[in-house]
Amino acid sequence: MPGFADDIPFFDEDDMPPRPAAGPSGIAARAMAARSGGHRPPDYLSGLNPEQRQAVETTEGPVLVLAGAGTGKTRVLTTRIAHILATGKAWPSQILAVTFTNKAAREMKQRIGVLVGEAVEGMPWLGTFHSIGVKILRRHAELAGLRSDFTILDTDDVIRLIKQLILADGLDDKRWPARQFAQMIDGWKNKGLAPNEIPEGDARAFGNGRGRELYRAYQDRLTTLNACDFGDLLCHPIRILRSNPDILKEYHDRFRYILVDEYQDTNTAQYMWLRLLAQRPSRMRTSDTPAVGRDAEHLLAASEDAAPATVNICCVGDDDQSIYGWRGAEVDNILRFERDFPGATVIRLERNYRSTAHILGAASHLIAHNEGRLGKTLFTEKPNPDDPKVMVHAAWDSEEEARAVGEEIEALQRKQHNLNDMAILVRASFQMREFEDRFVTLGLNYRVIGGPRFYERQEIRDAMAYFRVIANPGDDLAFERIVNVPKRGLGEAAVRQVHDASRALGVPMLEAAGRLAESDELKPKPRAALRGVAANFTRWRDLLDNTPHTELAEMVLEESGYTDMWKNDKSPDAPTRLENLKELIRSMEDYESLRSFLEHVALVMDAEQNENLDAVNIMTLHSAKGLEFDTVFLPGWEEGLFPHQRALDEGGRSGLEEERRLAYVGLTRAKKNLHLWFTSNRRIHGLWQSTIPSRFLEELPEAHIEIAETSSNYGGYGSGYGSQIGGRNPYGASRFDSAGNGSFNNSYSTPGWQRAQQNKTEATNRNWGSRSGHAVERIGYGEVDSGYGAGRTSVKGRTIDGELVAKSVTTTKSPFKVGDRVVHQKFGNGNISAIEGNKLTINFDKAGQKRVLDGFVTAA
DNA sequence: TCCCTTGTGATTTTT
DNA sequence: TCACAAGGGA
Repeated sequence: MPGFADDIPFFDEDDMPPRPAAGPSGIAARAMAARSGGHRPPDYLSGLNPEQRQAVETTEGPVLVLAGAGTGKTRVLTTRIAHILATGKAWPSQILAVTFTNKAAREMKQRIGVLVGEAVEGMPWLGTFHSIGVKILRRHAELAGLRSDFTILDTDDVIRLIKQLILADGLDDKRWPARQFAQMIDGWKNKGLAPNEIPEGDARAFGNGRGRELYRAYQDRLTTLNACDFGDLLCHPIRILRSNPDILKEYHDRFRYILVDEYQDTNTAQYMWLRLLAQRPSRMRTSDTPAVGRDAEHLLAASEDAAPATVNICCVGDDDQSIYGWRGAEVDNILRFERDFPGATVIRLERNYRSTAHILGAASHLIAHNEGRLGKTLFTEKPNPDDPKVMVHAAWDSEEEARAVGEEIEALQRKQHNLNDMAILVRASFQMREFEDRFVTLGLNYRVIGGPRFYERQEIRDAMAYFRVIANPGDDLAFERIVNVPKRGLGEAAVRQVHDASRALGVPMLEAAGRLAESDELKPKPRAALRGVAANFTRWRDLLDNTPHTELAEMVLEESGYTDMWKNDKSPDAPTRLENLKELIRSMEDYESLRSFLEHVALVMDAEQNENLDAVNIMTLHSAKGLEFDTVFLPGWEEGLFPHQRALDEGGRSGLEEERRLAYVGLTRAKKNLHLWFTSNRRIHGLWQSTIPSRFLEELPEAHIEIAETSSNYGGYGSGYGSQIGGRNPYGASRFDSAGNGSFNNSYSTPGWQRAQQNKTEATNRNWGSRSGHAVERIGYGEVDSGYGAGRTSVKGRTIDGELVAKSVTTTKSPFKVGDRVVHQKFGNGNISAIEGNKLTINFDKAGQKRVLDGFVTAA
């Protein structure tokens, strides 16, 4: 089989002396000219502020760039790379640039491309930790007991595999859930721990003390399957580099410059990986470094007494934006950079180009409550006295919160603001629902970012499993997944027999299936089915090398009966699934072969997003990191939700600090307008609970915030908030309870409140039917769903003098009649119980009674 | 093999 | 409260 390793140029160009890598833009040439000829700095440096420029030009030695939110972090990274290339310090292939997400890698690549042109194509080592890990591992797979064509398992495969092991061990898989153990393994791998290195306590905590054995069995099984999980993509390379000094040296020679993005998010394994590559070999005692693991202290010890040679490593990050501690990130890595790399240059970027002075003031003041930070103060050079302050709003409950935010959004929309420039950032995804419901009612376009992703959908995984078996007949997990999908009458018993035969014969399940089908061990029916499956795969495999892979893929889905399965499926989402399968085939066109496509999917789980639609963005605070919006709404600032109770219970003080950093991330996403919300009541797990405002609200500086006049019918602050504060706030009195400073208590009579009431009435009148369709987009699903139901067109409301002209509500005759059975994409099937113009009241079988516009439903 | 009942647990999520 | 998974019964 043609190995992947062959595709990776490693010592390309090495015989030639480095020369400036000039792209078509000729930037390098101009840079050189500028250098020799005179005093003018090259173009790409102009427009950088002094600190940014220092970060770009300090190419030698270890550099830590502490880049606060909105200070031009990505710009520094990309310009730095352009600078290294333009000055001829290194070949594109000699720069290692790592990011966490594919999105970040893509963006970086694109922005470097703008600066240096095609030279960016020569940067094979620009990518995520995992994609670079794969690249290294494919080259040296045999040193990890794998072949270079190993498969990368996704979480789903891993859980199924672990479940088999747990059952094989005679354990109860309900008492010891596979999912939980998968997370434990992931945690250990994040720390770079092999089975023999995990703490005794951890080992005993699972499966009646069988944790270590199970972990070991899991690793053995992966080796047998010639497979890896995500953690292995880091751990195997670490082990290989550790135990093979000659290989490590190759990489040392290769990587002249190392750049790391979001350094505060690195976990221990990533840290070890970086340290290995960054440490020069001169005095590193590879031989007595222990096998991967225990913890990073071993590496530190090795490096501290060895006085590491100068390394051109540049880490960029912001300790205040470290929000992934719960999945293994170690803020400590960034906090101790100077200790790790003595003589490091530390550059602070504090000049913020994003937000107003009020927003920055609020964010800085909040984050200052954290201890153990490196300390940065963001500032802006252009404070504008007219900028609005950060608004703090109260609502009675989440429904009112959603309604009020919706009104604010519509008000902004009337002022010609784009929905794309607005975002609602929530702490937990259950909060999204209320907003979605409200926006569906309003007919307001929105998109949800995050959530289940395209490649994680059932139909996509099934299809991929077929492709995987074709590319790699030894992929038993994939084979098991689809052997009876669509249903072929191969039940549990038959699959077990195949499994046993596979073990007994020492061959993959597919081959075992083929042989079983020729024997008399099975009943005629399953035997015929198995024979069919085996014959199909043999045939498809023969076509692999001389059929275009998209054609083959289509053929496979047809001939296996998979597409028919969905065509015959009557559930409402079956058409979407077929659509997704088509999309899958389409996306395969961008790849050369089935194998390169599979590799891509294993590493890049997200799909491209569609930004053409003007829609409000809804996402979690976590997924908002790195983004910015003109207007940001932060709902749910209540104790227990934000900071989240579980973070407090499990993380104690550091948990609280991480929550505070999350709040800081949220605040600093806003460029111009920032609205914080809290409610007095919230339903949690179905129970109404009265809540108290988040302590974070009290940590905001008064100078930069304004308490919004309530627009509530229910008396938000007055009855709910104010009254609770008196006795029950365990965190001490809030400055919000005194009646003095912009208090909530007398806001009912203010002009603002009256105005708000006025607006509210207007808004309510306008809501129904102002737009006849609206679009909902789920990014990551790879699909754009314009409107629930029939109308695939989105009719925008027309605006005259800032007022939306409602499309007539009552004069439109609905095509439905009472009693009709209809389908709604979100709510499912239901019967119409009342019709008023084009508004339908429908009793949904599952979702209960809802009022929806007729455009959103189709006859069942 | 499918459908309905029952039980459980319910932050954040990339690769 | 609600969503999803798993087990039992037809």
